[in-house]
Amino acid sequence: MPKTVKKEQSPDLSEAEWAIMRVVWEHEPCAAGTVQETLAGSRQWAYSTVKTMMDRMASKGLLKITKIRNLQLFSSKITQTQAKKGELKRMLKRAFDGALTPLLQFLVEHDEFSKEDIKELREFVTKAEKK
Amino acid sequence: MPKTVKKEQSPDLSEAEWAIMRVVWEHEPCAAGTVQETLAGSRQWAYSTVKTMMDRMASKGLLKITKIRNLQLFSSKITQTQAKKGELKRMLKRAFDGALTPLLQFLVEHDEFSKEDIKELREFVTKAEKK
DNA sequence: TTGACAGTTCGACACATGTCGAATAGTTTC
DNA sequence: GAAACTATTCGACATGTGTCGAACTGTCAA
Repeated sequence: MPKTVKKEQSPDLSEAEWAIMRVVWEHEPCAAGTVQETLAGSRQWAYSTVKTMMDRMASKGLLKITKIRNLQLFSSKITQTQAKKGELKRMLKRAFDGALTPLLQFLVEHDEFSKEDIKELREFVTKAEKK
Repeated sequence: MPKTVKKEQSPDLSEAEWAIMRVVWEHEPCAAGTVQETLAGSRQWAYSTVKTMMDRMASKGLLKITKIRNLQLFSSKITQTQAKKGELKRMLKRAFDGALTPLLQFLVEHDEFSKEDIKELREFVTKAEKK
């Protein structure tokens, strides 16, 4: 079986990969140096650290490289939505039986919603029930 | 600083650790052999694999060991609620700016709620607004 | 052409996690 | 007490991730 055919639908990003993806989504297409500089405030990563990770991410199919003369530009191969869904699913699977409902129960039970959340939810619920 | 004083409040469990914790929560106090047997259906783990992981989890403060004669019984040192909160927080931090609200927006926007979820939410919202 | 840079490559190390087998120690039973 | 069993210990290896530095390559200005 070809090993490239994987579940690109819900990839699992590590913490560092998330940090990089966030920058790429915002600046793509962009060079490794740009990412390194952008992150300089929050992470003390050497250029080669960032570059190595980005190369690995490219071979994993998270990023794609376009070469212009001798400059490499990276862009994302997965969307933010895909990544978010992946993260959500991973968590649901681990901690909530893989389903959204138990998470909601948990949130309700543990009083995690803010006033604004409740307001928003009411609007949503009202709208949703009209159909 | 004492190294035992850590954020025991929201620990980060790996996939395998979750699998083990689930069994422990259900059977505690229990021996490594019990865990291995219970998981035999889903994971082909040798006894020593399970034992090694559980020992490591004990030194990390996820489990605690009670020795009865030469038998070790493991029990949990963190609650399911703590673990779930940890998982939730980790995901929010990575993918939703650390806050619940963006997650809710995402869920609404991507139509992830089921009929039952909506019903339940309406009940909750109604109740919550009464105060 | 020769530095001075900017960018790339690649090998390396450390640590966490997943994975076990072999050696050891303790208990039970003849 | 010795054989048969169970459980424990411990060292080991593989893989993935985080982390670079050093060497190399190409570009551009004096």
